[in-house]
Amino acid sequence: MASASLQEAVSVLKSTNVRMTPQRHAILEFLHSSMSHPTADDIYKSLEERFPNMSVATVYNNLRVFKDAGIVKELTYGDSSSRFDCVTSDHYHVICNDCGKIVDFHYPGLDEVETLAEHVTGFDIEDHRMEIYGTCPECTKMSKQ
Amino acid sequence: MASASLQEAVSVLKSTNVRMTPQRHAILEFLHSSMSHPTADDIYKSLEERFPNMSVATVYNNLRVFKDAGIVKELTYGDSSSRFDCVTSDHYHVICNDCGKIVDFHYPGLDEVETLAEHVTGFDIEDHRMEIYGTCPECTKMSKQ
DNA sequence: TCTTTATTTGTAATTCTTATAATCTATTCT
DNA sequence: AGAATAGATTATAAGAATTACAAATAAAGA
Ligand SMILES: [Mn+2]
Ligand SMILES: [Mn+2]
Ligand SMILES: [Zn+2]
Ligand SMILES: [Zn+2]
Repeated sequence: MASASLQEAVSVLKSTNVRMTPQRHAILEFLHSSMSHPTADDIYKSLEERFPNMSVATVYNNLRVFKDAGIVKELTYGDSSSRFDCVTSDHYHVICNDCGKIVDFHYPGLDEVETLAEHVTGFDIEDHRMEIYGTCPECTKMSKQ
Repeated sequence: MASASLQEAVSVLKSTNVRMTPQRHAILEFLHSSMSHPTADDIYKSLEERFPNMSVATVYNNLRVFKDAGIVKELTYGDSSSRFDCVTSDHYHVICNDCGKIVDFHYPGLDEVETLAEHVTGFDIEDHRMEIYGTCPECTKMSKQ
């Protein structure tokens, strides 16, 4: 459940000297309740009713704190703003070219790719990233109408 | 050779109604002579002696023209500025976490990943991107000293 | 050469993100 | 509990990358 891993995230933070504030907890909560890999601005907007005075800097600050603590991953896609994922176990993402939707995709790691890259380039390979792009079922349905 | 594909690129542009200007040719030339996947600013700086009055907007404008014509690919890595690749045939990139160097890496397409993603998510998959990260031989040598 | 229209240039605007300093508050110490 | 400490929040300015815009320029064809 999301609430279980939220509790885990809170205790990870408490184990370092990170204080628990209402804003911080709300950001964590939103991340764990959302499956949509939100942007900093998504988070900011979703909390502006509960925290009318919250600064967008607070969102960014906390996302960095979470990243440093290893409880959140940042997904960077270049052209637009970063997205944040509270699922830190290894997985890939399938992204819709039309609406931008991001869906988790589990696949065994591409070890042989890393091994070959190491042999061919002489690099000491540490990891890789992969995203798969296409059109989601909803957008396909739309375009057929 | 680079000059052969440069000629190709020029004729692709001429086949649409894209005019050949000195600035445009110089940007193309630099892209084809460089193996380093330069940023817009790299290109701009490399040409400021030959074209002291060139605007950085011209570099961006032309990179977009090249992209639209299919003779240049944009590589987006999120945190920093885009890089541009005049090798448009399919290949992957190995990137050094220390110095940022980008090296081409040829590998057969990951068709089975795309197929599985299609089955699992219901997306109509079009393509994917992958980058492999590690430490380049030079940086490894440095750190051992 | 003349005309048309794409292109360049200089600058302002935009977007995303970070830096800064003052204020506030969670936690600790007495 | 009350005060001290140090971390957190806020508001705002600054930064970097990129794009928009309009005026000036120049490529290509007639
Ligand atoms: Mn995910
Ligand atoms: Mn390349
Ligand atoms: Zn979609
Ligand atoms: Zn390196």
